[in-house]
Amino acid sequence: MRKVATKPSDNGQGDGSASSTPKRVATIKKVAHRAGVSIATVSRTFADPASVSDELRVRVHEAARVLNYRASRAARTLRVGTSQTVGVVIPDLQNPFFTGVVRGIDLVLQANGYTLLLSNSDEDTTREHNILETLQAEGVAGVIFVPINRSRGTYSRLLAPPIHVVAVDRLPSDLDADLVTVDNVDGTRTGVAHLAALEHREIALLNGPLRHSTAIDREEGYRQALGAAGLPLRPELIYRGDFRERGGYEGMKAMLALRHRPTAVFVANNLMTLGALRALHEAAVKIPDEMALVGFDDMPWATSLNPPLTAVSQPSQEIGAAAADLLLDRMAQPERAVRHVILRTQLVVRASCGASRARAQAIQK
Amino acid sequence: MRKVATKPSDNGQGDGSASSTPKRVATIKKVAHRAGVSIATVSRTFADPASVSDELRVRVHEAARVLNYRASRAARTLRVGTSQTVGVVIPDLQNPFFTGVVRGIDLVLQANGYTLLLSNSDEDTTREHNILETLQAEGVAGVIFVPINRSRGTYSRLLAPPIHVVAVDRLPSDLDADLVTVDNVDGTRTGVAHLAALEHREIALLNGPLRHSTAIDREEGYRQALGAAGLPLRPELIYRGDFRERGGYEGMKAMLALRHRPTAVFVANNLMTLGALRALHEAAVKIPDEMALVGFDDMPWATSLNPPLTAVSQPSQEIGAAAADLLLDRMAQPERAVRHVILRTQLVVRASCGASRARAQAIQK
DNA sequence: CCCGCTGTTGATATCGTTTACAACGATTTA
DNA sequence: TAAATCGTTGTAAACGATATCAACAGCGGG
Repeated sequence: MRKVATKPSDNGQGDGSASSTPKRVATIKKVAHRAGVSIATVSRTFADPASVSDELRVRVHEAARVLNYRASRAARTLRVGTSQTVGVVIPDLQNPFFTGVVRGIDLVLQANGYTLLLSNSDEDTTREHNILETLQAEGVAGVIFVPINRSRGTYSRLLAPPIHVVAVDRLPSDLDADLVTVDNVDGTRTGVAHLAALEHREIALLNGPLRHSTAIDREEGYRQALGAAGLPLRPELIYRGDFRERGGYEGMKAMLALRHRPTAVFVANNLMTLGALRALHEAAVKIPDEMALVGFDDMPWATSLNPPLTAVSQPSQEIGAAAADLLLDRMAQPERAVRHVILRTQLVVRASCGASRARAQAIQK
Repeated sequence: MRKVATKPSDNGQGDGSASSTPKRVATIKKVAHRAGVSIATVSRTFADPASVSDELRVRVHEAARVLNYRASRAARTLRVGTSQTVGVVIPDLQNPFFTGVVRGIDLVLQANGYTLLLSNSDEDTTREHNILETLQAEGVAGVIFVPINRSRGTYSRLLAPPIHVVAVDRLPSDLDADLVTVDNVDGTRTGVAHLAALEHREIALLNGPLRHSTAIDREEGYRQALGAAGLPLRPELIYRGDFRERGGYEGMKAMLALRHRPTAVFVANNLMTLGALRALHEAAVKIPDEMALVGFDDMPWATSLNPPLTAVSQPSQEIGAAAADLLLDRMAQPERAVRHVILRTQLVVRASCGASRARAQAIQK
């Protein structure tokens, strides 16, 4: 199963003493000594360059360069009490939506000199709890997280000041924190309305568990769209599974097993869409002719599908960037009122909804 | 901590200003005071419980519990010189292969009490350089990274002792470090041989840039498979783009534009496969009848494609786990010889290669 | 009675920074 | 001319943990 190749230890590179030398990292004291100044001057050279004379500044820079000096973050953190790191906790590292969010966070925070401490809670309450404890011990300046919302009371205890918090995607159950979401009601309404406009009268919803605010909102959007189109709400057309691939697969199978099959399905999440597609292919159901499909979340692979997927696109990267901005704001002004940023979704029409087919028919008439 | 806007020197006496809430994080000193012992005893209680008497141990634990005490990682790091964090650098946070690797790393390292500092180098040399500098300053115990291999000399300077290093997926250009890869030659050879066995005589390769060792190895595997099947190597059937979606799209378009089109294509990377698929759908080319397809990297969406994708699967999570194991080993035994762990790939046959069609024909005969 | 153990505890130096404060010469102000 | 200001520098005290060392009691053996 696993091949292990052991290369002969080739110490030939360079002098043998190089490897045995305990080569300690350069400290501020060594730089000060080499530049012939006090350590305070070295510190000031980097923290407030204007306050030190030109001559000493160049001497310090030169010494720092030669010694390959980097200030110890640990010492700085200990001294000033707050570190330059931000904890990020997402429930699924493999979900492109969340990684898109992380990317947006990373871009903004890295530009502001912060380092990311990323963790994967895996939708597991215990893991989430442990992670938040670790982040607290690590002395992070702030936390951006997608809450799981299962156990009450932990958020308010672990995410207390001086740690600043921003929630993403879901409303945290226990905490009055800044929040970035997308308008889930509107996004779903638009997607379902699109299907209704294409003459579908039996539109199903494959949804996630209602413990997530996103699931609640998306179901609300579904209801509103149905109502606006004058369509009846058939309870058997609503499926609630988990937000994973399996949920979509099971849900679609349930719909296909119905005596009175829907002609269109709205899937409330990207992983579920994958499962729904698999179920459709297994049953050899033609998309969109026998079943039209619209999914929540646009993904890199959406255009490579056959047919390409019509999707309600969430700007994941911008969501992350907004969350990071919110956090930076709050760290600058801790007393500021709590804010909720709600970004808009966008319906990206491709082929899986049958829009092109419908248009073709309309032209024929 | 006086992180609040009280700028005037409040000299940190602590309990002096009784007005506001006790939002200070509990320190070892407070625990010691509350338990009526010295700070040394508190430290020992957690570091070496056996060395402290039963009575004091319970007193300390009780005090720690009440005060919600968590030892400051920064202080510990400063004192002992090495932190409990490991830096992880990957070139693309949105690529499921790399996130799978991270997941494997996370599982192992978190179980061993380490925290992950994850960064995204974005295949950008400058970013990679900055990230490694940050990790150095952060005092990480080790680094697990996917090297970009562009600028010479930075790895050996930034990843010097006492930082331990493990490379993943690609051979670092400048550094003699532990490494975990997959057998890329063998994986590609198997995939291409599969196509050859299905009677394809014109098999193209959509590859990445040869600066990556993975691209070199995969091209070698392609050559070997062709040679073993007695097929000529037509240079125009080898395309070398980037390892991204665009590369696959351009490459497939180039193949489709050929006067003498190949009947099968091996795509050397998951993102490129996405692009190749998009090109095929746009040109309305039937898979596998007009073009058979096998891709490197199996992905969550592979089974949801139409037709499902035949792929050479890399055990991404195990790769990450192996890398983490290697790092833990090395931190325990720094003088150990450098090791390369090479994991096996697995060919997952689905429909895009035309295997089922070929089998059906064979039965007809 | 002294010596050397063992088991438990406290006092304290230390890690590398930041920062309040003092020191100092040079200049400006009263 | 004395005093106040300014710009620049050094001194030293934190920050919170760990680890070394000494102190001390209790105890058995010589």
